[in-house]
This record gives sequence, C-alpha cells and structure tokens, in this order.
Amino acid sequence: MNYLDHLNPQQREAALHTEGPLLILAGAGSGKTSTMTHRIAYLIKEKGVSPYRILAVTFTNKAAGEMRERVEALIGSGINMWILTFHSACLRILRKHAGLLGYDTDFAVYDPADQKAAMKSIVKELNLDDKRYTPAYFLSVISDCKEKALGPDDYLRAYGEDPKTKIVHQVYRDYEKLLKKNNAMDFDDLLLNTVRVFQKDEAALLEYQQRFEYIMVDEYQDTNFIQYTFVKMLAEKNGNICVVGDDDQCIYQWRGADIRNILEFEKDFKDAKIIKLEQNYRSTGNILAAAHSVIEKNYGRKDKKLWTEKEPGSKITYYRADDERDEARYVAQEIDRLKTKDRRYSDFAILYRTNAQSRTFEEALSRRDIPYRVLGGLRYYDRKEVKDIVSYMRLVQNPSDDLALLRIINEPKRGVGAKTVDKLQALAGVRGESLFQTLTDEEVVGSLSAKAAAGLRQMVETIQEYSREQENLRVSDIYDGLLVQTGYLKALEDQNTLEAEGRIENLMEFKSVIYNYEKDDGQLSLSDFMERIALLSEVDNHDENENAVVLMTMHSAKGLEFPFVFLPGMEDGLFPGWRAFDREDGLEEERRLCYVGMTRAKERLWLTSASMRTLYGKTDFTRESQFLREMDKKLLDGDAVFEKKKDSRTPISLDGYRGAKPANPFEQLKYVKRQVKERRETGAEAFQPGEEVVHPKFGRGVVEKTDGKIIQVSFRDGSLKKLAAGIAPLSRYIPEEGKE
DNA sequence: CGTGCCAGAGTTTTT
DNA sequence: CTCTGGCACG
Repeated sequence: MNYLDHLNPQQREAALHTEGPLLILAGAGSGKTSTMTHRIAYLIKEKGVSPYRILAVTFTNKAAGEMRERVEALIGSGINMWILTFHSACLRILRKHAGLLGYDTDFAVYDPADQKAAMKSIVKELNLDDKRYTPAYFLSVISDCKEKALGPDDYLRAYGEDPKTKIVHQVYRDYEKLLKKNNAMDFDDLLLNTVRVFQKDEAALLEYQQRFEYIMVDEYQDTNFIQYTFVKMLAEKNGNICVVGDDDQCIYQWRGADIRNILEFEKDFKDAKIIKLEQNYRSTGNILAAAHSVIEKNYGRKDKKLWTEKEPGSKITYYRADDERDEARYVAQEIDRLKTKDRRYSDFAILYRTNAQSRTFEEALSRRDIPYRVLGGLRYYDRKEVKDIVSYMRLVQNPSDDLALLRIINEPKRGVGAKTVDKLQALAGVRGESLFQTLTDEEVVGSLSAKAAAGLRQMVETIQEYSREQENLRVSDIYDGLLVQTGYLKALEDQNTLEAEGRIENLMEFKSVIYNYEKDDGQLSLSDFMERIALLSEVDNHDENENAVVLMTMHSAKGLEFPFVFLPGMEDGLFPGWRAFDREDGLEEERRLCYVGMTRAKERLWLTSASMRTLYGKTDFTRESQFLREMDKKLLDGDAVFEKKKDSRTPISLDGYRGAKPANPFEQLKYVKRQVKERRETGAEAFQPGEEVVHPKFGRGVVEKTDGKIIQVSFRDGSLKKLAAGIAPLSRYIPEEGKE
C-alpha cells in the first residue's frame, strides 16, 4: 500500500473509507484529485473491486481526462472504467435506452447554437413579438425548467397561468416537439432524459444501480437538481457514494447549481462520513490568508480554514491604475519584468470577470510582444466557419438533419434566398420528407433559378458522395473534401479580406483538432468524431504546453492553477458585478468567485483596479471593489487601498482643478481625462527622481533626474543610462517580501 | 438575392 | 465600443 503514503492523514482516511456515503470537503488546492484517484486505485487494487463497477463523474472533459490519466498512472492503462462527465455518462446510457422515450438511439445532440436556431424558427412560427420575447429568453427559461425536471405542464403548474407563462408553455411544448421530430436532444435533455429512463424503466435503473457499486462525484457543490437526482437514484441501492466539493467554490448558482446539495449531504444520505481536507499544497501563506479574509465574510458556509506548510511568500500586490489601458500596461510590464529565463509565459494568467475585459490586455501584451492565448469568449465551435463545416459533416452523417442543411443551404452563396428556402420547406412539409430528400428530386431543383439549381445539385452530390464513402474515408479526408468540393474554402479565399483569412486559419486549426483525434484513435469514424466534439468546450482545447500567457474568465479558471495570477478590474460594479445586487445571495456568489480567482495563484498574486474605466463606450469613475475593502490589508502591498500611501506617480487630484468650483462632475471628468492623456503622451506618468526602478536588462537602479521625456537612471552595476520615458521597459521596483 | 445601414443591447456559461 | 439582427434598397 505504499502508494497511499503520499497522502496526508485526512486524504488517506478518505481513500480508505470506501463503504457508505462520504463527503469530502476539499478546499482549493488541497489535493482532491489525488485523493480521489488514490481512492479508486485502492478500491481496485486492495479491495479487488472491478473497475467496471466504478463510476466517477465530473463536470468537464478536462477533469475527467485528468482523473483517468492519474488513475492509469497508479494502476496501469487500458481500464474499462466510467470516468466521464455527467453529460457523456448520460449520453452513453441514452444511446442504449433512448428508445424508451421514443427516440432513435442515434439521436443528435444540439449545442446552444442549434438550440437557438431551433428556437428562432419557433418564435417566428408563432409570430411572437420578438422584442419582448427573444429566443434567448425562452431558452433560458426552458433550461431552467429542465434542470429542475419540469416539463411544459409542470412549468405551468409551478408558475401559475398568466398570459406570459402561457406563451412560454406553448413555446416550450413546440420546442420539445421540434427536437423530438429532429430526433435531437439538447444538453439539458441528456440528463433529464436519463432520469426519465430511470423513472420509467425499473430494470434499466437496476442495471446501472447494480453495475455501479461505487460512485464518485467531483465538484459536488456545482450540481443542479437533475444531476443530484441522477446521482441519488444510482446510489440509492448500494449507498457507496463519495462526493467531493467545496461550498466556497460554488460559482454556478446562476446556472442552476444548488449549493444545498453539498450543504445537506448529511441529510440526504444517512450516516454520511465527512472528511475535511484543509491542507493546501498550492499557494503561499499570504495568498491563502488573503483569500480567506475575503471568503470568511460569507454566511452559511461550512466552517473550514485552509493552512499551508509553505512560506508566507510575497504579499499581494495591489495597483490602482488610472484607467483600463494603464491597468493593462502595468500587467504587461509586470509580466515582462518577471519573465526571467527560468519562467515560461504560461506561468502567468490574467483572470477577469467579463470577457469584454480581454481586449485591452491583448493590446498591451501585443505591444510588448508577449505571446498570449485567450480562452473562452466566442467558443471554438461557435465560430461561424467551424459551425458551417460541422453542419456539412453532420449532413454527411445524417442527410435528414434539416437544421444543419438550413444552416449551409446558402453557405457559400448559391443564390438561395429566404423565398426559395420557404418554398422548399413547405414542399418538404407536404411530402413529409426531409429537406435533403426534397432536394434530391430533380424536378424540384429544376424549377429553381439556374444559379440556385446548379449550386444545390453540386452540394447534394457532394454530400451523397461522402455519405456513401464515409466508412472508407478518414475524418480529415472528409473534412478536406467538403471544404473544397462545396466551394466553401474557395469562397473564403476569394473574399481576400483579413476576416476571411482569420476564418481560414480557424478552419486549419480545426483540422489539427481532427488530426489529434485521429492520432489517438486510428479508426476514428465520422460519427465517433461528431460525438466527441458535441460535448467539447474550448477550455478542453487549452494546450498547457503552449508558452503563452493565459487570459480567461475566473469562471473558466476553476480547477486550474498558475504561479502568477493577475485579477484585474477590482471595482464595484465590475467585480462584484452590479447585477450581483439583485439577488439575495448574488454578492456571496461573487465573493466565492473572488476566492476561486485568488486561490488559483501559487506564488504571486496581483490585484488591480482602474480609477476610470470605459465600458461599452461610456467612461466612469470607479470605486475600489468591496472585496478589496474586505481583504486583510496587512497582506496587501503596492498602492494603498484606503489611505493613499506613498505613490511615486503624481496623483491626478482635482486640486489642479481649483479654477471652477463648485465642481461640475462632467468638467472634472474631462479634466482628469486630459491629465491622463497628457501623462501617457509625455511618458511622465511614472518616475520621480530618487525612485527605485528596475529594468529587464540593466537590473535595479535609481532615477537621477527626468524631464518627462528622458529618464536618467544610475543602475547598480554602476552605469548611468538615459532612457526614453514610456518606451524603455522600466518599472518601479517592488520589494519582495522578506528582502529589504 | 445580396449588401449596407441603423438601432439596440452587452456578466459569468463546466456540457 | 463592437457585435447582432432587422429592414430597405439596388
């Protein structure tokens, strides 16, 4: 059992406690994956449990992949064990049992873009006022319902009948009908329908209950009602359920995650054992303490406090920027400063609250030639060109996929407009066949305009050809063939714009995704491939080996860690976001998000804010974030949060604005803006004589004098250099903790 | 049918 | 600001 030796006592206890319900409260960075994988290894190796009888569910493909890897490292590879995401586990079950609900087992999985397209057609059909009722609105209500296992009628019962709910009810029903007709399920259906199968078919439920003697659930704090139900049904028989989570990291309540699932685990499962993992192996003491000083302000959390054997490390650096560009400039500068040769760019992460913040950082990083990668935002397979080509592939796989056909019927342009499409749809409806079927009828096609007919014939032929040959071709060949033969690639090339170029690049990138899958699985079939990408997200695509600074939202960063982390935009209204004040526990969730963000950092953490920020074209003064105010100030360094500490920059105060009091806020704003601009242009923003600075090449030094344009610095190596202000990569020297 | 202009909206989003 | 969707015009 020596492999359990690396575990600390609590971890080991958790790994050894295999029978009965177990809740592992695993704080950030407390080695929960290690604990889980060792627990699995213990079950298999020591208790002789067949891997076949173990189910481990996670939320992300990444987490599942990592867990599998680490289990295999412990007990050898090639194990037939279900280590899957909730969705892929359900997909597997449904591929077998969906017939029970009136689906073909080769049903399609609709991603959000498909859902939106489907919903749009419904809203259009019902002639609803699409100002008041957007597809997005209905989809969010429906998703909400499905997470709570409410069908259309249940919805009406739960929310009462009024004009509005009646409309939603109607739309919900139509949506369900449409999906069923297209033999498709959306993401929420995967879970809901699995539960329905279990409810409907006792034998099926029993099959899985008996098979899975041991069940493990990761990130339990983020489970919603339907996931909870799924787990509970499966675990009811054996009761050997182990859930791992951290109520402090529940950041998806707005998506239906129910924090009560973890808080009330002991009530749900009698005689549950609870083990807390409180030793943190990730962050330095100061980072941990600062994060704790924030999260402890929350009510209703399980009492726990992380500790570490690590040294306190540097304090948290706080920088109050003039505006968002100054903020980005500062971050880029800090990265330059700390990117020494034994560091990689991928050691740095910039984690923001909203995707809209990424742009300024991209600009600042490019300016310094710092490589970076933005994750999230527009998702990979949400990009138009990827979506288009995937639609072609879907058609090859299943020509009667009307939604896919509609998407690409005029992409590239074939002279098929709305009128033609309406006509074709009507015809297909009357004949009771799919659109594609209708298009194979030469008589129908012949009646269209010459241009449209020619284009469609070519398209139909291509699809049919690949459809026939898909068994004999590699996915990448199908992909290439479709791009060329449909004229899609050529149309992009002919555009000859920067945008089209970017799209082509994305298509090439997509091809390398395909290659990667083929490398793993030489026999990869088109349907295998489609299955995999259906449940893929961009963060899964993140290549940790790429040497680039990582930019993403704090939400996406959950579960990741980086030596150096920047949390920009620490301002009331941005973080916590102004919407957080609507909901009772909105602030608490934002605070948890702040905790998640801070605990991503291993060595150093920066918090920044901008005193002025332009968002959506509007510029406003900001107030430092409530979370900054809550944080233990002893742990902060750099610009003062509450009292103005020594700040080498001349602060832009309104003192210089004495002329026109009583001050008009609008005039004041203009004044400050002018000052900021002036500083940026003259580069006079930063340095005063006597100030300690640091240069990536010359090292540390002291500013001798400056006229705003040229800064004269005497460096420690004895050299005296004249540097161009605003251009030379000079930064203020920030002492490390414990030194000087 | 395709393009170009304007109005309106814009947290977070594991699958 | 910057993306999207609807509508009018060529």
